[in-house]
Amino acid sequence: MIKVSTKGRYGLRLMLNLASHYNSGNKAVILKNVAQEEDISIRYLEQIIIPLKIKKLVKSIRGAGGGYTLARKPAEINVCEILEALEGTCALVDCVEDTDYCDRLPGCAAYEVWREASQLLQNFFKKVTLQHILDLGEKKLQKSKEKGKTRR
Amino acid sequence: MIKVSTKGRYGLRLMLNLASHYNSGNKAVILKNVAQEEDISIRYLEQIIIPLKIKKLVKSIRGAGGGYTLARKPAEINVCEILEALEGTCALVDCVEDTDYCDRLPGCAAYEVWREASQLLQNFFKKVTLQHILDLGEKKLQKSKEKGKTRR
DNA sequence: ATTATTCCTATAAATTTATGTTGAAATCCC
DNA sequence: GGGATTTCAACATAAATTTATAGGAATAAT
Repeated sequence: MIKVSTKGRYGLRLMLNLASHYNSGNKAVILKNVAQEEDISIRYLEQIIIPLKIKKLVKSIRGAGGGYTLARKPAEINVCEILEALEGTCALVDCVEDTDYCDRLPGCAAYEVWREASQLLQNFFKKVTLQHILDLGEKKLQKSKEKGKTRR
Repeated sequence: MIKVSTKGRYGLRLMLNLASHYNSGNKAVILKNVAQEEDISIRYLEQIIIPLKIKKLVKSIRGAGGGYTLARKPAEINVCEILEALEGTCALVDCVEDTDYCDRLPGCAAYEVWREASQLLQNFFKKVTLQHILDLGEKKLQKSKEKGKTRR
């Protein structure tokens, strides 16, 4: 419960992969390579990228030599946008975004908990951009090199 | 994505229902009534309550005149425990709790994001007890009475 | 005995996850 | 220019998981 769906997880990794190429020339990245690098089925990636394209987070170039690129700089795309594109909202329950979703809402005590938690998460995800995550990954890689092969 | 499952949502409401009766004598509550009050299938509630019983969050009394009660005071049961009982963990991705879940972890930048977000959520849910939510609900009810029927 | 309740197991329905098949657009190469 | 190749695009189907319903057995009270 309260698990990020595969679409969310794969979608973020897809975006991170595009982001890592963005800084080195922004040449179009083909899904075949992303699929190999991230070990995700290319067919599934093709489906996942559709909403990202619709929400204008990525641009596509068809045909040979084509592929996908980020539509904006990695520093200008945050995780919340990505999750929203992939699911419509990044709230923990539907009634937080759509107050007509359930008519028990006025007397629902549980709602308050989900709303606060959703707010907390959303604020966090809005602050984190793809660039932030790239930097984090860089640092992580450095650290693991220092420590050598042993990993706690 | 990142939606609370029905088990989590129904499970919390079930526990809140038991909690609201706990303070008025802690008489056993029968699932049939919970089902009616919360408008959830009794058959489904029967399944949902099993892990809550296993984790010793509720006690059951079989036979006529039986039912369920909270095993502890509402102030001593927090939301995190409930969610963990219902799913095993209250992390956003499996790799946060089980580092062997995925062998990409060492180089995975996305992991850091999910880990931080999970921590944030977990801390929040640990702080919120059933009693807190009951109090919140009480306050909400008062407010809605003051305002009359109109609801923003 | 009868009734009310939890408990256990099976199965059906819906949704999410993943694969397969074919078509369309752009480039490459002859 | 035109066929071959590469890539995205669209649609269909299969597999797995979650959500929900169903039937009856076990237990205890009346």
